[in-house]
Amino acid sequence: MTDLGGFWSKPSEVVAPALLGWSLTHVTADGAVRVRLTEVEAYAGEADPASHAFRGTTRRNDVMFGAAGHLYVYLSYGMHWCANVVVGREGVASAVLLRAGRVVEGVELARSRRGARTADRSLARGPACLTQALGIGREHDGAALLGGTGPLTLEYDERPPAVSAGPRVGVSRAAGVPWRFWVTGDETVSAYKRSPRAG
DNA sequence: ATATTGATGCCA
DNA sequence: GGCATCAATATT
Repeated sequence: MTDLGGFWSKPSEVVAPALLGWSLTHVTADGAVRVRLTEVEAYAGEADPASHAFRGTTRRNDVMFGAAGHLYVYLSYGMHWCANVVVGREGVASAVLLRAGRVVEGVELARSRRGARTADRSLARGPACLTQALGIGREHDGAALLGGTGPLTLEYDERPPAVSAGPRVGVSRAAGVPWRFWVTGDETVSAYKRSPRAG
């Protein structure tokens, strides 16, 4: 992994759209699953009321304040794991939520994790589906993605044909900030749902 | 539309 | 300690 001129230390809303077309691979004893990202959201930490880090550092969001290129995993609604890539400078909380992707390797392994009747396009369609398909859980919180030393690897795959931007999903505050980015027209992008509180 | 599910954070 | 909140999904 090259440095790309401080790419990872840039603000999350700059890194987020550039991550589309990258892939995240998880290698386990069962094999490898690789997901090419098709949908992400940027979260900016203390300046962003929608961010977990809005109120400063806590035990849960600790890794958001850490070095870029690590995984921040949290439990959503008491049942789903969601994964973020930490970006920005150390000490500044910012992260990119991985919302959806296309399984490009290990489709059958991913299907065994998601259920035998799951259609290909739905294997990693939605943030919790994506972590399920990859087999990511709390044990991966804080895992390094760029060193090539652990089971998880984030790498450049291919540039998407076109990228769209819009408001983030399910966010009640700052609902007008267009920090959701997705590959235009891709069938693996999750259905848009505005927050019920967004007015 | 609604049930599910549990860690977290804030107030006491 | 107790209670409201939550970057969601699956099912009706």
